[in-house]
Amino acid sequence: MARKREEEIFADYVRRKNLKHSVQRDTILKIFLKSEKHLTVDELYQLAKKAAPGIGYATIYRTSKHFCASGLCRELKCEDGITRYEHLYGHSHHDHLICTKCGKFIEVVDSGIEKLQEELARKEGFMLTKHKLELYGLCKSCRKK
Amino acid sequence: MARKREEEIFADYVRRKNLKHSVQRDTILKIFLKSEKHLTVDELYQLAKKAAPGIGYATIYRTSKHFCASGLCRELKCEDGITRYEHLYGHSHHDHLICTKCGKFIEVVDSGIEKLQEELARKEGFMLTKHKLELYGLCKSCRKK
DNA sequence: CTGAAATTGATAATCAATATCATTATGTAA
DNA sequence: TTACATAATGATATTGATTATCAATTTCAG
Repeated sequence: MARKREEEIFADYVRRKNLKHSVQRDTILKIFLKSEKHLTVDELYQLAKKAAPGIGYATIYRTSKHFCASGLCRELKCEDGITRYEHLYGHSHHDHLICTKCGKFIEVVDSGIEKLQEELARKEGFMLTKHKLELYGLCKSCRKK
Repeated sequence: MARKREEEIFADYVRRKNLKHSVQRDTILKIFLKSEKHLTVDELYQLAKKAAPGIGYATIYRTSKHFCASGLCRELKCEDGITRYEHLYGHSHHDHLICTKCGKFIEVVDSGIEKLQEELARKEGFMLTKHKLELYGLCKSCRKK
């Protein structure tokens, strides 16, 4: 299954970089893989602390950076200024619908939008490397309340 | 001309909020209006210091907040984590093409993209309040170098 | 088993942004 | 014009997120 594959990706990265294996990293990786949410550093920390009480905040930061470097995840900096990590493996490019009330993230794709973006860039002579599209609003359940 | 209009908008705001007039604010406003760039707080500060040597960093922050509250400008939080302020008066909604090399900001609009965003949101039951689209890449002159 | 090197956790440092506070500037009412 | 209530300023402290430092611990190849 996918989780296995992701563990391999990270193991490869550790090997490639001549890093060493560690219990804490395993713990954090398991937690990260189990959650399909866009976790904040603090959420990761709170979860990790349950599994490994002595774990330090700095380890979460360091490990998240490694996850990103290995291609497993990506930092997401949103309007609220809080960094979140989102899964990359098995997730093709997508944008986000973000509920400003409950904080829910929905991943969306629209090939039409992608195409128009490319055109826009071409018109200005830009060579696009990446883009960021965030749609803020109220989600289905929050707008009813 | 437009600058005059913007000064009026801010004066109205000051009156409405029962604030007081101040020399420093005038200075910062003039600098902000003169520049069509997306200034960072630090850039604003450096420019203001030339015109009013004793000016404090905190005053720049406070004043920028007032500009935003008055509707003159808007905070822009980008990937690099640095906040920039952009003009709002006379600038209808737009997105940004951002050069990752020289830092240039180009304002763009595409009604097609806007429409597709609305559709996307509707499909998910979202009520959109705002969105953010940033296209990162190399601008025409930077890609030649 | 041993030692070189990576990892950890605690803590200090950094950086942007905000809050505090004594002093100064502003504007209105007398 | 003066007096006074209050807003604004500048210096500085504080916060909150993130990164750097460092001694102690863990990992792993030989």
